[in-house]
Amino acid sequence: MPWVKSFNIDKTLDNAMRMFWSRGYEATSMQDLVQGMGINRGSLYDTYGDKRSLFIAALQHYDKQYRKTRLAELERGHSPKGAIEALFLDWIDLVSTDANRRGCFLTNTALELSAHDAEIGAIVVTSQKETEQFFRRLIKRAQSIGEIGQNLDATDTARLLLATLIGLLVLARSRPERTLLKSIAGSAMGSLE
Amino acid sequence: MPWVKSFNIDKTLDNAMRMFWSRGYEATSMQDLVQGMGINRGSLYDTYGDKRSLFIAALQHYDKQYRKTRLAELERGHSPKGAIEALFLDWIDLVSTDANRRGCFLTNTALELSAHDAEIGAIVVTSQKETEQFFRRLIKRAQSIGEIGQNLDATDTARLLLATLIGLLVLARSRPERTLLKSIAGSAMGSLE
DNA sequence: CCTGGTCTTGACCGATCGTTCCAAACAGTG
DNA sequence: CACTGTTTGGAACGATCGGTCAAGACCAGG
Repeated sequence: MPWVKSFNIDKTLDNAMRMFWSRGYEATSMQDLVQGMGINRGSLYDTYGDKRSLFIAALQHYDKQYRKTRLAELERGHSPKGAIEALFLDWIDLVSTDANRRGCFLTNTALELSAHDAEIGAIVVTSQKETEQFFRRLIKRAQSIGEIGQNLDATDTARLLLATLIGLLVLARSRPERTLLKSIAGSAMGSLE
Repeated sequence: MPWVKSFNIDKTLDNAMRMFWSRGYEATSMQDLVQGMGINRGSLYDTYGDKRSLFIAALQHYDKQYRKTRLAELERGHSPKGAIEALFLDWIDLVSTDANRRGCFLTNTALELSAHDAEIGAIVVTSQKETEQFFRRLIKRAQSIGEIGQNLDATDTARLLLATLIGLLVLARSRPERTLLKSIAGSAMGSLE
């Protein structure tokens, strides 16, 4: 092997992820990607295959790097109820300061593609179910140590939190005002009492 | 005027709305629209202008026909708390039986376009604010007749309901399972106690 | 310094995009 | 039966789409 790839695969994939995240699948052209990723057309197709394959790789990169890693950190570094609150506040910090209002890549994809593309839909559904289980696990743990009341149903409440979080992320794309988002997060936390 | 339009403007606009609703802006081509609306290219451009203008007309048609009309009916025909619950249940009925998983046209548009198109964004934001006010008005009315407790903050709770409804509509596109959606609506109503 | 093979560059492919335009078909008025 | 003005169907526009490919630039081992 007389030569190795001269560009960083993870870095270019990260660039692709940011573009798909910001504009979605259809509105991002291969020409945009070639320029934005900083590599040439040939290398792009050689390394990642066609556009849809690249999108799936970018989505999985996001899922692993942003969602899974973030949830694990929160679960490790906070009390159960504190982790839930920190998740909402972290998201609010991100979306209210993001100039291009990207929101959440997985949520954006849930609306744009998951209804008409089974493989992509499966990735989205899995991430949603895992997040739901994250909430459920923390709610049960919080109940067991008395952080929140025993009377709440963990499954129902986890689903309520999931829907509320997703709604917050959608609203952030059209109304990224801190007061609105804080208000939602605050009353969501209030429903845990 | 020797001749009048031979096609029904409202009917064809309704067809266009259904296509944009189901597939979004970018993924719906003018060729699709020509076929789906049942008129020819020339008439389409003469009557509605370019693609973006047609989309805006379709979106406003939806906003008036589906959202405003529906909210007004609910407010008229139910008790305050009953109207909120009926709104959730009506949506669940619609999305869980819709074979093409269209969700809500305004919510879909909020994610696809509102962050990058100011005019369309304004339509979406207005509809969201009006829906928020719908919730707020009904919460206050419910409190005044004792249907729900006085301790809830009407503004915060209205925003929570808005976010939860939007989250439900997003989830419906990837997981249109009745039990999941009912669970969310149930715990959302539970947070009003 | 030569050679083998990978990476880069940019031209190029057919298809489809949104949009324009025109001639033929047509219904009403004089 | 012309005449008027709209609708219709389809051809055609330049631009861009996703995707391919060949020629040159380049670094390794011999």
